[in-house]
Amino acid sequence: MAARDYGQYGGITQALELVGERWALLIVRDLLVGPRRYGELAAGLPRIPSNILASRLKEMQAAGILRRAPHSRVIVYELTPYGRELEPVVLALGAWGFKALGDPREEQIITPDSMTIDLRTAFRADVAANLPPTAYAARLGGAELLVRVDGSALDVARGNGPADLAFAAGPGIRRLISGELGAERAIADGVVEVLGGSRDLLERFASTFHLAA
Amino acid sequence: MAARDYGQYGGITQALELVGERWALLIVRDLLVGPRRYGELAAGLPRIPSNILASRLKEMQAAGILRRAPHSRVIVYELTPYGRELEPVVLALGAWGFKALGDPREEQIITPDSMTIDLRTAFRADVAANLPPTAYAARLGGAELLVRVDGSALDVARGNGPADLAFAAGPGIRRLISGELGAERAIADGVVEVLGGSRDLLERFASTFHLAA
DNA sequence: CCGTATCCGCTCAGATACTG
DNA sequence: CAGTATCTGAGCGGATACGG
Repeated sequence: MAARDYGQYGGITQALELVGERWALLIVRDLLVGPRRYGELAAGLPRIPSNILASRLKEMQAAGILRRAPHSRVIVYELTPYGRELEPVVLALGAWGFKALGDPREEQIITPDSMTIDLRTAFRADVAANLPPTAYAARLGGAELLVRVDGSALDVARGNGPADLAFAAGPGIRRLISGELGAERAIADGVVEVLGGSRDLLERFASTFHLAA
Repeated sequence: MAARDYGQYGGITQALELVGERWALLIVRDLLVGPRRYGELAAGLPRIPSNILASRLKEMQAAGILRRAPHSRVIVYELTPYGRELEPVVLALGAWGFKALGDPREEQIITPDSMTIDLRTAFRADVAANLPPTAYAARLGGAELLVRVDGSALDVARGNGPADLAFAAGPGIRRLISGELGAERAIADGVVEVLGGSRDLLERFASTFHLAA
């Protein structure tokens, strides 16, 4: 550790020594969505070697960022309060990275947890506050998400359920969120496919989730 | 690049592919303070190997985060507008890491640039807005900084100058900023040494720069 | 099956020396 | 001063194997 030390005393250096290693913040990202089992983490980080996942979990546990907790007969990993304080970091990073996103490369997948955090990143609480409660059932890449907006509160859950608008989209959803494409145009171009509910609500979705470049 | 790819499509993954490598965010941190020459960057990152510094600069230049710019006969590196948008990320990371700071290890140094960013992190614009303009000359570790607060604006410059309060402190300044130690107590314990001006102003400094655990 | 440990090959980081 | 070149070793990536 001393050999791989940044040799400086300061907030950012300290933070990077705790979560600056490869994969660490991605594990935190997924745990921000909720407690996860080892295998769930591995599934959400498809290219992570199992030994690295095991090491990171141990390191971050030792750093007080996460803990192992028994949850009805199985072990899950969950963030400690201090670990949860990384949320602003992860969201800021996501907002910044989102602007640099191009089209996905062939082998890049979309996981439910990463999409959930991206939606949280793009969520405009101030805009949503003035809108009626709305539920969206979104199929995005490989992820099925039930997105409920109620005032300035956002809840994203995996799976399906009753919704005011159901739609499916590929990674082109990015263009809707960035404002590059309007809702009408997104439907017309086939970027978004409305599966049920009132298609007008896609406009509302786009104004609720927005991250301009 | 494809082999070392995270294999996911999302904002955070993208961000980490651009600035997730070792040392990258520390370079950004220093450039957030101002344009810097190669040698200045190397001096502010004492343990960075020169080849790594050179690689990171090239990578981040290719990613549109920074650029080389001629500045009166010498080349400096400066952030692009997109690179400057990393400021919220760096500040959030600094705020989080600051809370985990313990006492410095023997070989950990304090650089002017890292201290400048840490002060920006701890700056309470809302508190400062209600205070009269104040200039502090602070000697912190190896860094001499002139800190000027005027309303909700903060300016930190290297070097010395006229100030309402001049003081010197070691890394124990952390205890003052975290509220672990009051201003009076910090002076009494020798954590802070007042070199000039009205010692009452240290109280004001502590309320202006505050990051609670 | 879930959670690890253990192999090996390889890339990248770390240290030092060197050049325009 | 501003990098480049080279070597070594640590950590990552990938596969496989092991224990509950």
